[in-house]
Parts: sequence; structure tokens; C-alpha cells
Amino acid sequence: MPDQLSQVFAALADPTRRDMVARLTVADATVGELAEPYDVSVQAVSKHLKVLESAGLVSRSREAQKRPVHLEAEVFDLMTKWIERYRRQAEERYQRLDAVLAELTETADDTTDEGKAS
Amino acid sequence: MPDQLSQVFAALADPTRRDMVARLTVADATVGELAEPYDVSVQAVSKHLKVLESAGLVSRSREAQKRPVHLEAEVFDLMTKWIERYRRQAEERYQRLDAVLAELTETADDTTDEGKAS
DNA sequence: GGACTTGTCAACCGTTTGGTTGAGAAGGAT
DNA sequence: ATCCTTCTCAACCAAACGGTTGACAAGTCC
Repeated sequence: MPDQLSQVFAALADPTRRDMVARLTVADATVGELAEPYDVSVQAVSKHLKVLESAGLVSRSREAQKRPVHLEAEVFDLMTKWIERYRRQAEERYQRLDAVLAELTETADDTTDEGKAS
Repeated sequence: MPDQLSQVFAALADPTRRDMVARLTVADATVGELAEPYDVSVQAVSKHLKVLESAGLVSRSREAQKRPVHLEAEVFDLMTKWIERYRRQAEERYQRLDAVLAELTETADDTTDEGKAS
């Protein structure tokens, strides 16, 4: 998957990774700290981080033996943009459908209510 | 993956599925219509639809031999909610950090600029 | 230098994923 | 009844995923 949007969605499709992201919004953390709550090896967490990193959701610096992980929140905008675009489009379509239905009802009124009201 | 959020993210991690969703915001479509632009078998598209359906992104009705596919746009809110929550949280953290840095700079000014200006 | 901490790399393993082909169910159309 | 269209199910396959264990690089501390 070369395209970033696919990578970001795929990265967040995993509950553990989603939880890590959630925790990283509070503060940067080391791999060990991130691994601690989960019942998996540190290596597994390291892999998860690699996924998050290559999706651009996270960056790692260097500090002694530790590798602090930092959330790159701008990437969220990529998703939000995509989602909002099509959510809006779907909504517009719904509105249009509503209008058509209203018009149909109106026309029906024109013919069936002929000379009935007032 | 029992949880819906994971399923929705996973469903949208595939470019073909994302494109189908995009097209479905314009109008409902049959499996055949959906399959036409892509260079894969109808069966493959049918599988993609099963993924989208079990994620709750799409529903199918019945109409003669055809199975019109309809987008269920409300599910988008699930993602938007998650994303916005943590985007906002990350932003707040950033603001807080900014404030701390500003305060530090201010304090630094207090001590280093002592009796220097004017 | 030697031990300890922190993390990555490599190899392996079972499961899932996205695709294929082939068979067949369901419903018009003739 | 027969055929055609539309779609799903089943079996299979290669590749990717999420996890494991074992080895080791990089840094700190004594």
C-alpha cells in the first residue's frame, strides 16, 4: 500500500494501535512505557510503532537508549478531509432526494387536492 | 475484529473499497455497476461489499436478480467522533506545551534581560 | 571491561486478506 | 421448459498481519 491514506486507515484499524495513539495525545512515551499496559512482547509493540510511523502518525527521536515516540497529529486531517468530503456529498444527495420527494408530494397535492382547500 | 470502529477503519484501508464508497455517495448501484470500472472479477467486488456491509457502511436490498447497494453514511460519524476527540486532545496538549514554553521564555527574559534594556 | 537497560532485527508460525476459478442459486425473458 | 443475467458460495493460493523467540546493537552505570 503505497498511498498514505490507506496506511493511516490500516494503522488505526487495530485497537491496540488506536489505544497507543490515544495515549500519545496525552504525552510522548518510550516503547517500554507504551508496551506496559498490553499483554504482548516489547517486540510486538515495536512492530506496531513501525506501522504507525510509516503511516506518518508517529515520529521517533533518540535520547540515550530510549526512543521517545511522538504523535504527529496533522495526519488526522488527511482522514478528516476524506471522510468529510464524502459525508457531505452523501448528505447533499440525501437532501436532493428529499427535495424530489417533496416535489412529488406537492404535484400529487396539486392533482388530488384540486379545489379542495380554501 | 468484533468492534465496529476497527471494521470501519479496515474497510476504508483499501483504495478500491474507498472508491466504491465515494461512488455510492452519488447514487446507489448494483454489484455489476460497481465492478465495472475495476479490473477484477465480480466475485472480488462481491467480497469487498461483504466487508463494507459487515462494517455497517453499506446495506443491500433485493430487486429482481439485482442487489442494489446503498451507502449508510451515519457510520462516518463513528470515525469522525474518534478522530476529532483525539485530534482535539492532541491540540490541547500542544497549546499547553506552548504556554509552558512561553512562560519559560518570559522567566528567562526576566533574568537575562535584567537592567539591560532602556 | 562487564553488566544492565532499551529497543530493533531476523526467522518463524498461524490466521487473515484479496484475488482467482468453478459451480450454482434466484429471477426475469422467450 | 430453457436460456440469460445477476450475484453468491466454496475451494484454493500467494502475500500480508500480528504475534512469538532468539540474537544483538547502543548507551549507561559500576
